[in-house]
Amino acid sequence: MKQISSRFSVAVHILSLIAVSPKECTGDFIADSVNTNPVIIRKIMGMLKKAGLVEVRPGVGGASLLKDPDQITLLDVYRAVDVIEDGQLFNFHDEPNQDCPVGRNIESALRSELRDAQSAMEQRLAQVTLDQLTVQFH
Amino acid sequence: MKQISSRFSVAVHILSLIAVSPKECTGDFIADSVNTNPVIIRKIMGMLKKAGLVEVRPGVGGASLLKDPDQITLLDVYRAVDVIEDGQLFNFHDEPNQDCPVGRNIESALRSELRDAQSAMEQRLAQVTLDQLTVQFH
DNA sequence: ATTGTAGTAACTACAATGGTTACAACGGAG
DNA sequence: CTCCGTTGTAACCATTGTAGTTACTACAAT
Repeated sequence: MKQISSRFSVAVHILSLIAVSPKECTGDFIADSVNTNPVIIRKIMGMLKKAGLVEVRPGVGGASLLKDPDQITLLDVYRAVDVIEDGQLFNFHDEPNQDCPVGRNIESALRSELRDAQSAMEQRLAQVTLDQLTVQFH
Repeated sequence: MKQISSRFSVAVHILSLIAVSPKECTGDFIADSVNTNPVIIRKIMGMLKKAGLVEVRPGVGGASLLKDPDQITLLDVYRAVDVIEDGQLFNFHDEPNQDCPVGRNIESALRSELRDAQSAMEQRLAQVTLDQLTVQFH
């Protein structure tokens, strides 16, 4: 059983921290809150930066959001840390035997169902914004 | 990026084969259609057997379904090959810092959203039955 | 008894993950 | 201009899940 990488939950954690305490958000400060290594944070911050979600200040340190927290969805974060590429949540055994009626037809039939299932999950993520999470942090 | 194991798609392939050509379904025949090693098939068949989906005849060989194809959903198969355990599609970074307001609260807030997203995907799988797939195999 | 099959154990190769150390590049503050 | 804390990377490493393979035992019908 292999799960979706914790990069995703860490990325949400990072963005939440920046939203809540924008002043003190150096890599080390964030790493302390997430409870991991600062390099992990920097790598994920790099992905968030590349996705246009945050701005990082090299040298002096610190980061800020490039979008309002109510404009950042969990799906945006999920895509930013490319925990899953495009439509590929489900792995499919490759090259089933084309001489067999099942082998020949199962791929397209099953893939389309799996795509729909993945899409249902992602659309659920799209409905949650960062500020819907952060308002819960008292 | 790590995908859900192809055990799942192979399991669906196996069950489809049994539904379509129940006579000739030895491990080697199935392995040829799936295009993999017979041992892989036997392992997955063992999981399907344990889940009460199929019956396997040791010695003589062959297998048959224990439920009607319209009573077997993709979710049943997904659970049978325990590609994901219970509510754990998403991995969560463990032990965020409890001294930080974000670290203290993010886990429960985010986990509940992720559980809902996973559930949306699984409920989509529950809507597809084996015979809805096999009717597409001409 | 022979034969073909299922059931397993043990092993390999590979890839993704999470983490670590080390170091260069950067930008203010003194 | 120099120092210092920070960001940005590269290079590793250990662990884990996956997929496959070989080899062997157990089984059931002929």
